Amino acid sequence: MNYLELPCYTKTQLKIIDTAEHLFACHGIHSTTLRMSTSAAKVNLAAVNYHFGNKEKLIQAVLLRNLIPLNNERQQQLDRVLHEAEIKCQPANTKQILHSFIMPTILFARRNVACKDFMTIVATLMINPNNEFRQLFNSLMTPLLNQLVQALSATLPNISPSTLNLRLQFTIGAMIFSMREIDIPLTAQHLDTDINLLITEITSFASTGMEQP
Amino acid sequence: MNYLELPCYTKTQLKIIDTAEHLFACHGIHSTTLRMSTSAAKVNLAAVNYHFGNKEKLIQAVLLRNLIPLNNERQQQLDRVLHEAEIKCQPANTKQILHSFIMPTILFARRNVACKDFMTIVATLMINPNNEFRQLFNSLMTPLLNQLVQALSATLPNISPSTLNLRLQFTIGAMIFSMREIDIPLTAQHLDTDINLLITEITSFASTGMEQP
DNA sequence: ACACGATTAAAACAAGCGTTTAAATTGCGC
DNA sequence: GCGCAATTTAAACGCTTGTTTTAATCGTGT
Repeated sequence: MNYLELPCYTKTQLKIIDTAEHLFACHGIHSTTLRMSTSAAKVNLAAVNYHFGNKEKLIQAVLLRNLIPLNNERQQQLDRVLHEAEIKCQPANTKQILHSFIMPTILFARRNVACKDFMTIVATLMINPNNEFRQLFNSLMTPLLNQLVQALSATLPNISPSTLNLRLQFTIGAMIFSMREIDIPLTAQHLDTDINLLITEITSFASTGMEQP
Repeated sequence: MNYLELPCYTKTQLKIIDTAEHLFACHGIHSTTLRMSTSAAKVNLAAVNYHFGNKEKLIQAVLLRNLIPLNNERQQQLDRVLHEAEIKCQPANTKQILHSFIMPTILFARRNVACKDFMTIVATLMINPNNEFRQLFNSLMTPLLNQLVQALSATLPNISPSTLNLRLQFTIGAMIFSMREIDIPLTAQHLDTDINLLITEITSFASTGMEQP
């Protein structure tokens, strides 16, 4: 249903995307120039415009290549949780629902350097207001987020949807913030926190916060 | 002790700072050009270099003008909470400690448009890795954050400082994320959430998450 | 081996950037 | 009202940006 597909890229295109992704994460999207990307990828400057059209479409390619598989995985996990609950004829519990979103995200962020870089890019895009990729981003995220609120609402009928929505934003903020690859005071030490521990910590933190009266 | 002072700016300098602050929030720091700032402020292009030296020092001026009063207020609130606890000869409770940080932050973010803009800038700076103002930012935040972890550690001795540190990061992430002025799916509605309700929600959300075993 | 579309390469383009310069204007002490 | 420092102005500086152009090279089917 919501499972989207990816275009098939040539070797040169992949070299450019891979390199640009890393530079976007390190220096920010707007501070990364085409000359930086193409020279680091060891391709000609004009290759970006030839293969992608322009810089903006290159950025879109980076976003889509990662976000589509990640969201497919999130969707799959949520579907599984909701399906298992349906079999048992009772709503899924809060922790399971949040886990279906948090777990694939953290696993993705820790998969390899490229994925970690991508999550850094996502974090900056989610925070940055008025960025030109918000529409694309929203179109990919909205369906899943709506399902999450709906599922939480079924599990916690005493809490208003708007409150659940607010607390889901807290949850996403906590998760996003915990994945930064930067040296904010006190942050450095948890960058190599055990991945399963991190997933458990965020899920528990968010669940208890979500369920409070 | 940690209370810092601000320089005294002329009218022209204030016009530039005010305008730049707004544009930084709307379009990002690096996408805001000096020509945008000076023309919007109705001053000459060279005014920035004349009054501030260069663009980077203008950005620093924007940061310091807001961050120093905000952090002074946070410090004052934390001092008050710790002082009251000391009188009662018992550690402050989790909610009080977190409230001392969250409350001034949210109040500041809702004070007026300029403050709201500034919090948007802070959010992008906190998320963005490798930004050139991290050192300045860290030097202003580290003392306060260390005190917060220390206070939480006294209140929750059964939870390791590294775990408390991790959960404090979750808390800051949730708070930062809830202040964005953007149209993330599902976010729009809580931008005009009652301010006291928002403070209560974040504090409760973070406290229950912080105290879990 | 040839031809022809796909790709790469080098160079140039206009536009915009932060910054500097030097002249014009302002404002205030005397 | 004069003189001088502070400020504002307009213009230009050198440099980088994304993009385009034109030519060279590659790769494959015949």
